[in-house]
Amino acid sequence: MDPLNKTNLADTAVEAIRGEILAHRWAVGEKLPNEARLSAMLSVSRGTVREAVRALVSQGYLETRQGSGTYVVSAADAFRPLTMARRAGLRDQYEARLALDAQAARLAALRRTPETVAHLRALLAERGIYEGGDKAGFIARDFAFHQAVIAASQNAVLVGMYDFFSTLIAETIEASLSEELPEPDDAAHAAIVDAIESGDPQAADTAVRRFMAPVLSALDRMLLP
Amino acid sequence: MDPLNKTNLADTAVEAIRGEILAHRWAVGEKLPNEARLSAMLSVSRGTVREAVRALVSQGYLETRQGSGTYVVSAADAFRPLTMARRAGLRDQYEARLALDAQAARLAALRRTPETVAHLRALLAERGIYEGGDKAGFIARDFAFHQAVIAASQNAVLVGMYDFFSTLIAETIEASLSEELPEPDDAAHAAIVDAIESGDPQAADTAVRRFMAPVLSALDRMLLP
DNA sequence: AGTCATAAAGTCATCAGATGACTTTATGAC
DNA sequence: GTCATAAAGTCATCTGATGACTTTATGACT
Repeated sequence: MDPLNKTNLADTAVEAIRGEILAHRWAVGEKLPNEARLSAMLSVSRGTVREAVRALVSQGYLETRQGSGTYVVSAADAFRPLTMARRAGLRDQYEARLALDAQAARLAALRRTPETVAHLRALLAERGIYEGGDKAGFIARDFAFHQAVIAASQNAVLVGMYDFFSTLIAETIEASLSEELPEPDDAAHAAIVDAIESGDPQAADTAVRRFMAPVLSALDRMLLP
Repeated sequence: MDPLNKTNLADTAVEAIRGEILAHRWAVGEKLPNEARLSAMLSVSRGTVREAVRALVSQGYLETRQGSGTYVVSAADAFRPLTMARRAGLRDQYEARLALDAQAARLAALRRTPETVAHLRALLAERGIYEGGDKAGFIARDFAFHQAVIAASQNAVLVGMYDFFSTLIAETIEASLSEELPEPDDAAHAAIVDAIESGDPQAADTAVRRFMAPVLSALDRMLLP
């Protein structure tokens, strides 16, 4: 569980400044008070103000121009969805990834070529069946296959987001329930390729959902005791 | 266009540290060198190191524990999907949003309550039909409806990402073709609510895809001359 | 030997002051 | 009125110091 946020001054300052921006008391394009003034307003040192400003710059709210000042550039945080995703539960993360996965399979079916299908089959053969031994290697080969399915969608956004969620989910699993979610078998993998080859987006979507269903219900059982 | 990044030390430090993390030279869970050591390694002052660390904390890569040290909490690259999404074409953005939309509708159907359904119907009635006049207001009401559908999925990740893509798509449209994509009518909207109310995830998914299909094919016509 | 309170060391959090680099504005000569 | 130059304002960075918190080592006591 999340321990309550231990206040530290810089974060408090971040929240204070962000609040002003979101409340439109400092409008987009406007210049913030200078560091010394902010430091006085917030009753913290200049160094702390700089840390807070740096965080807000990295989140896309502010921009600093040396010699000129600090300006509001946006009232919408680009990182917010992804930070939310990080903090979210495993279940939510899986559901989001499933959305990307299913859509990618649909597009892959629509945009398939004999070459990509052959490539997928090759990767699947290479992946083989796990019989103990080099687990890391097997996971890597399995991941390569799934990545190839996403790549076959020819959609850059899906590719990028899928990578992000894959990493995130792997980390979450490692951190919490270190073990055993069901691993779909070879047939389930092959079904996806078959559906893509058939060119039927609905079938591809269904194959992916069937593929993931056991994992999701296993998650349900673990999360709802 | 983006002017090239003027180097400033703190950002350079951010990139250096982020690089180590993404290359897994500092693994997840591992402790970073202390501030003094990092400062020496990067040849910058401790204050600058702190600014860099603060930025990476706010991006979800690091976590600092007073008295203990600074730890890597995630190696998932949040930058890549964001920049890819920004640079991607409108078509890719729409496809990604559709994936989220359809999945959210599925979950909304599974997790519906009489209250949420009633709320959706109320929003839809409020939205009304556009007959000229207050366009901004109509768009806002339309957006509120779609957001409510996503919210009904009770999935924080989908909610966050949907917002992100909505904003992104709005910006892209504004920037490139400021012109007219078809706007689905009231019946198409109502079909989504009906499907959610029925509790059938497949039907909800289909309703959303039917809803978006005209937009996507219009895009196709615009993009493939 | 084992346990536990306490001291010591390590580390982040924050502050204060100072200098450099860059931008904006004011000045004044032409 | 224009334009080079000086002055003021502001962020960028460094240095050094103190406090707060965590982890580890110490040593007395049972």
